[in-house]
Amino acid sequence: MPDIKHFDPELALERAERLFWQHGAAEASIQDVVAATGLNRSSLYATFGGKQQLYHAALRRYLRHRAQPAFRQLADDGRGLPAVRDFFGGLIAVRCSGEHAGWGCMVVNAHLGTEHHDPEVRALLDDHHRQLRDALHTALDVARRDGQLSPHLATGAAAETLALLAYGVNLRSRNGADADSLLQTVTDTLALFGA
Amino acid sequence: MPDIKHFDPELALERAERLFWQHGAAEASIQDVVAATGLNRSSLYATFGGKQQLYHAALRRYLRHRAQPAFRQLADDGRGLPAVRDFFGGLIAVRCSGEHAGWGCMVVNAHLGTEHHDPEVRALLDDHHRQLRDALHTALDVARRDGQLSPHLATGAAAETLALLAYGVNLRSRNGADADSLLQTVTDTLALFGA
DNA sequence: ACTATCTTGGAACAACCATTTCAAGTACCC
DNA sequence: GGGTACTTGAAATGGTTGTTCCAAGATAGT
Repeated sequence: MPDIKHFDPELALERAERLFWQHGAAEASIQDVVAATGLNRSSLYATFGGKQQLYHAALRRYLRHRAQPAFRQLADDGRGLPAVRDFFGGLIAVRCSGEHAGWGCMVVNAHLGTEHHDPEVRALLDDHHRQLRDALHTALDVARRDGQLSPHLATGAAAETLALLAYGVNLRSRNGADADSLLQTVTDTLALFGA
Repeated sequence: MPDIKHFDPELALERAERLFWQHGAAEASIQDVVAATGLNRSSLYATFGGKQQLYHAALRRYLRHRAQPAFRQLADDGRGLPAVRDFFGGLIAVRCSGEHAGWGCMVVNAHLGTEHHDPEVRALLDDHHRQLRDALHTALDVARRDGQLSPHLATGAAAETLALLAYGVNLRSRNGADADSLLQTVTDTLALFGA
């Protein structure tokens, strides 16, 4: 009996995700979301419930569609150190060139601003950190098994270091840091791990 | 002939600095500045010119009073690796405990949000990055001279790595990261540099 | 004491914010 | 085809934003 939606909620969510990714939750107004998605205020509120909940949904979508696939590929790659290097290579490429250049990482961006005060967002950030660190840890354990690592290197500690390094890369890329320089720093760091 | 100011501009600037440091430029309103400084809107605008210019002044004050003294101490410390370790120890202590716990670094915070779009702010962030990296480089060169470093380690590359690591520390500390864990990560990283 | 020149308090401003409301429109089931 | 349950458009709400304006107050030189 009811009318059906005149738009695709998933497509609208993707548009909102990109908007919040690029501009942050605080700077992107509902008016901007309306303009970006093309749908009406009423439809927005009826479908997503409000700005905060829409941001939550967008952040979850980013984690599911952007971050986690990269983590999974890193963890499933069987090559060890080259897998880690390629992970950072892909990260830096996305951050410094192409459609999303200068946008940074939506999760890293969420560490500041209004979104940061929300307990649910903080939990998502902690989740993200754990997943990133664990994927790096897995890849480093593969490298250890294949004898690619210095004997004295602790893979857990090295994974934590690389995770923090990734935050630094994401942060500086937003200020226009040079891609070659960032990748060189990562390469130099990984060279320290080698046998 | 004129009247004189009924307040101390430098004290007011310090209050504004702390407000912007903790909450960011976008989230702290002029009303908040008025409340924090105790002085009137008119006096604020007459003295500092507007919100953007006030934020500029506050950020410059942060660099001059907070960041640069730490950089100078690091560069002037003659102990090499222990100096680097103590630099990070002090950083983590400020970020995770005491009056400014959870505030992060004002410069790192400025990498996100409205302030980031301002060319003058971006230039300050690049300046800050260069100063941090150079101070680390200087300390590492001291370590190299004293034979504390592995022969194959390039001090320039290692300084860049540590700078990015510091950004990661500042970022994660805002989300409540554990001080001991952060310091352990730094210590483990520095251990890789050792001879 | 008078005046010129600044500071100060507080109201007023227009623009924007997220959200709500409601009438009008629309598609499905019976 | 009628009725019902939903969607949609657009206006309106109450609050906050940064900034401006102006009268009232205060100080230093004459």
